Formats: sequence, structure tokens, C-alpha cells
Amino acid sequence: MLASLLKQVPLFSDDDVEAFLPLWKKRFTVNRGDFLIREGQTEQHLYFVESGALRLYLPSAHEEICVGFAYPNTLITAFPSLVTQTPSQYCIQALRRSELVAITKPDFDQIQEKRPVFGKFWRMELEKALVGKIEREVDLQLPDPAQRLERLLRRSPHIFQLVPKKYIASYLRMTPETLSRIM
Amino acid sequence: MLASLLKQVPLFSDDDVEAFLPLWKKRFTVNRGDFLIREGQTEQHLYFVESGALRLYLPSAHEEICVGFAYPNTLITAFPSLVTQTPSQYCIQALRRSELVAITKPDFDQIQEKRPVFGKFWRMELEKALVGKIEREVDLQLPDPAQRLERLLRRSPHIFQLVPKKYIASYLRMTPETLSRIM
DNA sequence: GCCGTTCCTTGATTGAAATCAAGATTTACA
DNA sequence: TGTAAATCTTGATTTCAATCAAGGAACGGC
Repeated sequence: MLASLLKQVPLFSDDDVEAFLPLWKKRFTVNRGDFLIREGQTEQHLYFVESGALRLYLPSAHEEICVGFAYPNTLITAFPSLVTQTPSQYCIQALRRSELVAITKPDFDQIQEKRPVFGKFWRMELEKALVGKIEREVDLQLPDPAQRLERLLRRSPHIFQLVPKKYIASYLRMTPETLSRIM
Repeated sequence: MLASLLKQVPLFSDDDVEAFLPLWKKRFTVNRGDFLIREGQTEQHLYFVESGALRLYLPSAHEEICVGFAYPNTLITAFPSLVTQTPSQYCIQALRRSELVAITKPDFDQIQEKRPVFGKFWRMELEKALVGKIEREVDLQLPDPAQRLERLLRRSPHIFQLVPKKYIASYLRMTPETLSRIM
């Protein structure tokens, strides 16, 4: 699963992949509704989703703000907490029974020091993530709900099969009622 | 200016700084209203602002969407275009007479290959930028304009001195009239 | 497969920000 | 410094998504 994906990264030699895979030591199985991390905890892992679906959100006072989803073959973590090693503001909750493997921050940092190719790989992943967030910033600025929906449908049509619409509505900055009316 | 900032980065030795500085070869002076890059051009540079103020925005059909500002001692570039080397969707326009220095993408890539410390430095900058964008994503989701304003005032009070309010309004996803009423 | 819970849809009403408009103030620059 | 352009403020009106409400569908767990 993770192995076959890594083997497709041109950057990596077979040896690189073999050094990397054993670091994904921990296995997590979470049921629908369970939390991978809750607000206040400090993130220790980078997760790779093998099956299931999860949401990443900010559990603020009145309203939850959904900032992302994860599904098979994607990475997920409470990124600001992982990077700064301070308590997370965000939660990660399973939307259905999900299986994940994880690497710890120290292990991940270490292999980047030891093998420069992993530093480069992570840099490229960060660049992709940042480009994605810049596009997302534009999406969120669009005043018309239908336009916001259209851009998500174009970019990530699959999440509509994986995630309850009410969370997608939150992600799109609208109520479930509004989403229902424009879909 | 740039030199004194780099000398404060603990990661860098004096030798690193001396290898880096000469790569910032190009000097740009732009007047109010001038463009550093326009839609359709492919970004070649990473810029460092020495003086002035600029805005980064998407010039879409009816409405311009402002996605960022730059002011002295900050970096700016049309990031997605720089990374992917495809034509930019975004423009960078000077809001007043501004002076910048720039490094080209090839020079920047090369020093990261040659000196691993620059790879690490850039990785850390990307992580900071990504954390910032995640916070910004939450800001933009807040339904109440006053809350969005409050978070910007807390995070970047200085931009209110540097940037015309109408652009700040756009950045905050509200009209200038609404911003005026709640300030 | 059944039952209970969660989720989705549709309708009626409300409310808050956008729009439209005009005047006041500030800024750029010749 | 003077003048035109740009920006900001304030008021009146409109519009569209949020809210409130309830019935129906889908899903998960036993």
C-alpha cells in the first residue's frame, strides 16, 4: 500500500524505500467517531491512510470549522502542532472505520538528516501542500456558494463519495441546507 | 538589510551567508501601480522586499481576490508558478514605490543542492508558510466579519498602516463599506 | 433484516452584508 | 502648494444565505 506508492517516487532508490518503510512502525485502527488526535494534545505522528475516511477540523465554540479530509493513500497530521510541537488546536476524527500507519516525528526528522533525498522529498511535498492551500484560499474567497462548490467538484470529486455532505458543507463555508439546494 | 537578517538565522555560518548573498543579483525598483509579475507570465524569481508595499492577487473576471501582502523584510513570489514553472494566475502589484532584490529559481535550487543547510532552511520556511495558510484558512471560514478583522488585527496589525483599507477588505472577504463600518 | 440514529431535503422566514449612492477626506505628484 | 484622483465614510435599500422547522431517506450496529 504505502510501499507501492513509495516505489513510484522517482527520487527514491530501492534502498531508500527499504530504509524508510520500517519506520512506519505504528498501526492505528479507529472506529467511526474515534479521534486520532484531540485539541490540546501534541501531535507526534505523520499518518498514512490505508482505508477509511477522516476529517480534520477546528472545534471552536459554537461552530466546527472543517479544514480538510483524508482518505486512502493520503497523508494526514495536525500539521501546526507536529511542526511546532505545541498543543494542537485541531482534531482529527474518523468518519468511518479507518486503518492507518504512522511514523513518529523523531524518526521522520532523522531520516531526512541521514538521507538528503528525504529532505528533498519532504520539501516537494510541502511545496505541493502550499500550492494547494493557496488555491483553497481563493476558493474560500469566492462569494458565490455555487462557485465554491464547482471548484471543489472539479478538484476533488471523489470526496463526495467518501464524506457526509454536512462536513463538505462546512468545508465549503456554507450550511448543509444551502449545499443541498445547489447540488 | 537582507544580509543582517540572514546573519540572524542560527542555521547559517558566516560562510553560508557569504555564499548566498551574491546570488541576490537582481535589483528591482517599481512605482506605485507597477507589476512585478502579471497573469500569464511564469515566475522566475523569489523577491525580498527592502522598502515599499505590494499586494498579491488573483485578477478574476468581476472581482479581484487579494491573497497576500508584502512589506519590508518579507519574501514574495507567485509561488505556484515558481514551483511548477507554469504561467501564473496571480499578479503582484506595487501599492507604493518599492525596492526589491531577487534570486532566480535556478540559483536558489542550486545552492540547496550544494549546501544542505539551505535545503533545511527552505523546508523550515515552507513549514512556517503552511502553518500560516492553515490559520488563514480558519480566518476565512469565520462567518462574522468582525471576527475575521479581529484575527487579522491580532496577527498583523502593521498592515493597517501600510496598505489601503480597500485591499484589506478584499483580503478579509468583505466590502470596503463593511470594513469601514466595523473598524 | 430490523430498528434507531444520523443525515439529507424542502419550505417559510429572518437577518446581515452587499449594493447603490453621494459626500468627505486623504493622498499623489506636477 | 494646489489640484485631481483615489480612498474612505455614512445612509438607504436590496438580496441571498442562514436559520428555523419538519418529513423523509440512508446508514450503522445489533
